[in-house]
Parts: sequence; structure tokens; C-alpha cells
Amino acid sequence: MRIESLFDQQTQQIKIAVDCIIFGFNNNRLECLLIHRGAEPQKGKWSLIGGFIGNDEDLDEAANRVLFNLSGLENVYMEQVKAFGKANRDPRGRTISISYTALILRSEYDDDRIEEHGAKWFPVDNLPELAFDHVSMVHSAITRLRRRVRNTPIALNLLPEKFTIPQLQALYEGILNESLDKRNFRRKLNQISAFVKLDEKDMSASRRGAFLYTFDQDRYNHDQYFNL
Amino acid sequence: MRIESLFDQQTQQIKIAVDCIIFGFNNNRLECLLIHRGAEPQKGKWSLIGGFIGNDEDLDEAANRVLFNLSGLENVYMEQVKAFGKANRDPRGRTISISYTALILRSEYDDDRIEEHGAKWFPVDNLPELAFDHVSMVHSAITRLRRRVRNTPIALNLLPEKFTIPQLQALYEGILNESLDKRNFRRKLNQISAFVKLDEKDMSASRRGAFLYTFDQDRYNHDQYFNL
DNA sequence: GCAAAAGTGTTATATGTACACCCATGT
DNA sequence: ACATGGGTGTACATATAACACTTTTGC
Repeated sequence: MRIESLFDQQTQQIKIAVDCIIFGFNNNRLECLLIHRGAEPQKGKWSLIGGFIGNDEDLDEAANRVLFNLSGLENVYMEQVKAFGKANRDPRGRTISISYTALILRSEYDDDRIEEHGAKWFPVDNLPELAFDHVSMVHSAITRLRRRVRNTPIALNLLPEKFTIPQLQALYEGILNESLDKRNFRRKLNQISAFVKLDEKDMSASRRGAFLYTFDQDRYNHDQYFNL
Repeated sequence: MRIESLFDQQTQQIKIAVDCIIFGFNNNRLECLLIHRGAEPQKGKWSLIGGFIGNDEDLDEAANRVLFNLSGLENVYMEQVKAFGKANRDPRGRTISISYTALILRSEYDDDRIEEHGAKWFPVDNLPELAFDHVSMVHSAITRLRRRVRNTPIALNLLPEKFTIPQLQALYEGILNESLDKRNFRRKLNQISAFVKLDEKDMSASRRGAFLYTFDQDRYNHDQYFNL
């Protein structure tokens, strides 16, 4: 077979999909959004939010559309993880899937809309049985997320414009699933120029109040330093 | 359009390819293998080694086959970099391409076979004009290679079973395109348990001779520590 | 005896980690 | 005055970076 001739012959019969590993932060821990499979194959198992790519759609666009369709969320920061392409990975037919991952605040989701689609949140350390090769997808996405969160400001999308250090730390502890020393955390944070301390305090979580900070994207773009 | 129905309707018309960014080590520096485009579009430009995926072929298999077809090389360590999927990235038709990268010794290539395919090696810091989005592919692959080489033993595939430290260091300097301090390099190397010093010397490169080492894959598999 | 490559240690700096107490406030 | 969460500094271990001289050997 002259593979090079496929453009003419249209012999290639492979479908291409995206699967979204959507991590939601809720109750100070990570959850992952899954859909219950009501039909064969793998009926009864759970699977990732996925869909096929449209003919005129950029890959990233497709991921965002799929995410939007099933969750109503827009403007979510999504990153490609990798392509999964074992020939037999999906018994319904040959499919290559490119996994994307997003990290969001679960509270911003419309829970009704999620239920409509038969989707449900699961804590990442207690996932149900997943269909196809979705376990590997989730694992590679978690690994990536935990690495990225320490080197880039992606987690800041989950916080409001103004936030306190304890809030940020709780977020990190939840994502990383480990507790961090607050003095060390603050020291590192102070080395990141993009964090700017405001004169304001947030009084909602304690009597004393905690100073509010913002993340200055321009400063970050300049020195790119981020390490938490 | 109900994207979910594609399995039935066969409406998706997207071809899927792999592109291989093959880095060859030669004369103590990195080169990249490119093919001259003799036909439109982008006639006269150079492009990566690529090909379409077979219907029953694992993605990794496809990458290895394409590499083999165009270079004769087998058992090369290849890693997926990422998928490129802009809707208009290839003017010939909608294609999604998954990039793979390999690092090899140029001297192990059959140069005649390469020329047969109109391919040629170029130093990575002096590439010709590339077709499509191949520049981004090369850049992301170089970045990844330089990172991986420091954290994993991938570069050891380029050395014979027994090798000397100066050989290894020259290899690293070539790949990273920077010079390394030999004392620091040796210290780091000694911390990696998988490197085992032999009683033998290689006398071919100096009068004094340099001790030979091997890389013990089993030991590496155990502690996984690798940092150079 | 000299040219050429192999081999060796110390110091300074930065980063990571462990750890315990005082502060400000509302009740 | 006490309970609650916010805030602070120091000591130790580890990793990184810079730097110059001695060793071995063939010619």
C-alpha cells in the first residue's frame, strides 16, 4: 500500500475525536467530570466527555466546543495533552483521540445541564471504572496538571480577580493533594513579581482579615517566572 | 450538525498523518532530516518526513513505519510530541498531524537511501524555509528533546554499549548546544546509579585513555533517577 | 620534555524543607 | 479572655555554578 497516495484515493477510514478531561475544583479537592454510558459497548462504565472533530474546525476549537456543549462553560483554559491512537482502542471503530484538559471551578458549572447529559463529578482519587483507554487519559492529564500548576499561573483562573494567600494555598493543596507549608508557600509567592499585594483586606473568612492580592498578567508576561 | 452521529453518517473528512522530526547527531551537533518538495503546494520548500496512518496501524507503529520507509532505520526511540490541527494548516486538504521525534546517530543512516527520497540533513540552527506549520513542529520537538535529554537516558541510545564520559559529555554539549563544566558533569553522572564504571579503558581518543562505562537499564528502571 | 586529553575538590549561591510562635479581631 | 485564622524567621540540607591544576602517556 502506498500510504502517500491517500490524498487521492480516500482510503483512510479513521475517525478523529477529542476527549476532555475536565477537572473541577470543589470542596477543596479535584473532581473529574464523567459521562455514564447507557449503551453498548462498555455499557455501565463511565467515560470522558468527547466528540468528533468537525471538518472545518481547529483542533482546539473542537475541544472547546465539546466542552461547551456538555457543560455550558466557555473561555476555559484548555491544553492539549496527547494523542491516543492504538488501533483497537475503541471497539466501535478505528478512532484516534486527542485529549485536552481543563481546570475549572465546579461551582461555575450549571449542574442541571450536566445532569441532562448524564454526567457526574467524581473525586479523582476515587474514579469509577472507565471505558476504553480513558484511565490512561485521566492519569496523563493529572500528571500534567500537577506539573503545570507549579510552573504556570493556570490555577489563578479559578480565583476571583482579588484573592487572599490562604485561598490560593487551599487551591494548590487541593489540586496537588498534599499540604504545603504556609511560610514556604508565602516565600515562594513573594518571589513571583506578578503577585501584587493590595491595601484591601478580605474580612469574610476570618476576624483578622487577610490581605488581598491580584495577579498582574503583564508582569508575568515579562519575566515569566512562576514557581510554587 | 450533530457531531455525535459521525460514526453512523461517515461525514467526517479529515485525514490523519504523522510527521517525524528526526534529529541526527553529526559532527558534534544536531541536524534535522528534511525532504525537498518538488511539487506544489509549497514547491521548493522543505518539509518533515511524514505520511498517513494506516487503518489498522497503531499511531506509534505508523510513526515508526514512516521513519523506516524514509530512512531504513528501525528500533529508534520515538516519542510523540503533540497533535497539530489547525483547520487550514495544509492547503491540500484537511489534515491533522501528530508529530513524533527521534534522536539518532546520523552515521547509522544509509545516506544513499536518504538521497533517493530527496531528503537532506540540515543543522537545526540553520534550517531552510519549511512548508506548512513545520517550523512550529521542529521548535516544539527541539524544546522537548532538550528537556528530555536531561531527565531521561534517551541520549544513551546514540552511544555504544561501552562509552567514556568525555564521549557522553560531547554528545550532551552537541544536543544542548552549550558547553558543560566537566567536573560538574561528572559529579552529576556519579549520582546516577545506572552508570557503572568498568575496569576497561578506551585508548582510541587519547594517550592516557578514558575509562569505559555502561548504562545499566535495570538499575535505571529501579530508581528512575536521571539528571544531567 | 611536551602536547593532549583525562581526571580531580572547593567555595559561593540558590533553592527546598522543616519547624513554632505571635497577631488581630469579633464574640 | 478566648477562639479563629493570618502572618512571620531561622537553621539545615541539597542542588547548582564557577573555577585551575595534576595525571598519564606516546611521541
